[in-house]
Amino acid sequence: MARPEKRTTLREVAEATGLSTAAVSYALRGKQVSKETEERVRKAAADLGYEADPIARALASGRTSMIGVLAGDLQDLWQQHLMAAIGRELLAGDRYALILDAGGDPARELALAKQLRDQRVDGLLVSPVDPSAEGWSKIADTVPVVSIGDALSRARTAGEVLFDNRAGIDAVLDYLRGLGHRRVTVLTPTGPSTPDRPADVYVREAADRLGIEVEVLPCAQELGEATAVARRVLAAGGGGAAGGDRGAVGDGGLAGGDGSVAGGGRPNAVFCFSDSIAYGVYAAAAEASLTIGRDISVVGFDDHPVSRVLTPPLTTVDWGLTDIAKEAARLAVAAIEGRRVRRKRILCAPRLSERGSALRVPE
Amino acid sequence: MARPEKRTTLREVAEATGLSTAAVSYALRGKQVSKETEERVRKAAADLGYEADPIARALASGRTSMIGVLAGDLQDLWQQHLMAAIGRELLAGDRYALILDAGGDPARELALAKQLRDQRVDGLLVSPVDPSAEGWSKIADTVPVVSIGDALSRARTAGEVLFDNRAGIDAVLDYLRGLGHRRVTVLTPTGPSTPDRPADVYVREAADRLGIEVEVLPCAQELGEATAVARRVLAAGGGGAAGGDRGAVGDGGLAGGDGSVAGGGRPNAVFCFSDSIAYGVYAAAAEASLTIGRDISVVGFDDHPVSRVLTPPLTTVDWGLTDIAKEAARLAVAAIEGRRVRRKRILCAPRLSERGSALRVPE
DNA sequence: TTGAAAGCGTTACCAT
DNA sequence: ATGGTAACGCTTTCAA
Repeated sequence: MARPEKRTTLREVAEATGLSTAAVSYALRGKQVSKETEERVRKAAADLGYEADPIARALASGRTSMIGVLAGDLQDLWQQHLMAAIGRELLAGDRYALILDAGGDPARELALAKQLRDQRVDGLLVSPVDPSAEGWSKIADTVPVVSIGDALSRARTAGEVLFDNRAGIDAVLDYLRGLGHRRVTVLTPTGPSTPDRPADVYVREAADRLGIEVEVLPCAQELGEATAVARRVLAAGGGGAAGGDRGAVGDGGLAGGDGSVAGGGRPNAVFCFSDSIAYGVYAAAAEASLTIGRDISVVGFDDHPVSRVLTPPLTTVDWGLTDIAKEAARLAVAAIEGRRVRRKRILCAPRLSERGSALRVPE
Repeated sequence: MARPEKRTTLREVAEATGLSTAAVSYALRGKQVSKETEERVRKAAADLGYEADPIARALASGRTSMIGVLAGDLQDLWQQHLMAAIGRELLAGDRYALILDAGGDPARELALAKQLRDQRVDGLLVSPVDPSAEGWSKIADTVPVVSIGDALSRARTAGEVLFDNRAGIDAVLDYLRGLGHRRVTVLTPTGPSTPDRPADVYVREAADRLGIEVEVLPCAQELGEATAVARRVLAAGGGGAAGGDRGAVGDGGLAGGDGSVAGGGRPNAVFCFSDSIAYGVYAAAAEASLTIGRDISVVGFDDHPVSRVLTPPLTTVDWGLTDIAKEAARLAVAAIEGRRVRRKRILCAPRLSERGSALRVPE
């Protein structure tokens, strides 16, 4: 193993054909050479098994054919799915996705973005944890950036595939209100270091407007952690929610009732800002012998495929993942190639998939 | 945007310090320089905002600090999860994961592996679709390869994190047999181009030995497609399975009964070679109003986190994903750094997580 | 259309 | 310990 067996180089092809390296370089890229020599060169290259060295090419040209893809938090199953889709999309266009995970940490996110730029990625696709961070500006000035989800408010991006979070949140709160809910617990992936995510801010506004009382609690995406948070929320019972003091762990007790919410009051409604978090609620509910869609209402966000396999299927907000991946890739590639595009800002409309995890509050 | 604003180079730092580029290069890497100048250089570099250009470094040193990670099929949620975990693991060691998806196609898999090698990845982590392919040999001779899952039978790999599929399959078949099942439908992600995957071969052997009749059917990982296949399997009803003729689409009908298997005979048992596929069975069962764990038995493979959130939770085989990611990364890094390791072959033992999706056959 | 040569920014070898 | 200087393999002016 590890016998690097010298690759054939451009020079060797040049010698074999009696041309200069420049001519060969052009020929192989089909530029300013006669059809005739192009053929000849191509054949020689094939015979010698020549393939351009991407690194040398990158150093000389400044381009790598790699696109950095920075996920805010890959613990989120939906983001995993999105990254996979983006990777496929880019690969179809002969580009590589260099996928990195910020793990929900805004500082790390910016650091990784810089590292990607240093790796000379041709472009950067980012699903930001902290879209309003100052640092994006400098990065977006150095490399074409396409943001997915929220807009990078401080940066001049090359494109945006935005989710209409306001409309999505409105739709969900409206829906819950229509079912009779007046108190809703919101579980958001936002960490303590990023208190002002657009969705978090907006959900309070919307709730106020609709006369709904919300309690917004932070929650990790990873199933175990999400379950732990959900456990506390459910244990708090009734229409309210767990204490806002995130340090406190609650009493660890579960809702005592079997088939009815502890306290016997109005059913709890939990609005999760990602389906992954909602799965934690399903897990915690099962532990507490609460039936989702009867004893408690749950609504997700983003619509991961498995959400429809749960019992009951999870009511959630769908943005159309496939199109998102396609559009994001398209925008990035267009920017890289210096092409002008009609719309650099795509706004995805929410589709509320009503599936049975939320119940009507009995009179 | 795209004003590359010249990065500071090594030469500039050299000029600023009055040293040679060589000295600076060494100093920054803490090699053969006096503590004193190292300090001085570091300071100057910091002041100038110098950071080494990874591309230039790669060209000169032959190393990129990137590790190629080739997934057999990223439609599989478990593989998505694994790739995310590996990415985190590598990043923790200051290496990048260049994640690519073969989409279940063996030819594509080899092509991508070659491309990754050409990209000068320092090492290659692969979860192979076709572990017995000839092509691995040449690749493994050029770059350190660590395979995950099945061993690359024709290649000299730098390490292996293998799943004891035989033991896993034995465990499941034993278990199903203990529940009284004598006919089992096996859904495998294997495509027509890779007919002889180790697991597919072995499951027949094991079934013969145990006196179980198996029917092995190919099935895509993507939920929609998996559901379609499962639909046909369930429609076939009884203890048997869908016709072996993969071209035929069946009649598209669903099991007619409500709460009992069509034909009224012994419950069907479906053994899925990935949890993703099992989710398709859940979906199809719901459509047909069949209750999993009562009307039909389902067992998965690989244990994705959401499997325990389903109703009923999916009985499946766990290999310990976190450790797999850790070990694979460790082996790859060790090989790259030329370190010797005690065990280059890790064998993961299966743990059958019995969770209620399989039922005892009534007498 | 083709060739010569100057980079691209490091690393690593060989002197000193 | 430090400096000089070839590589590394390609792209890209600039001339011919």
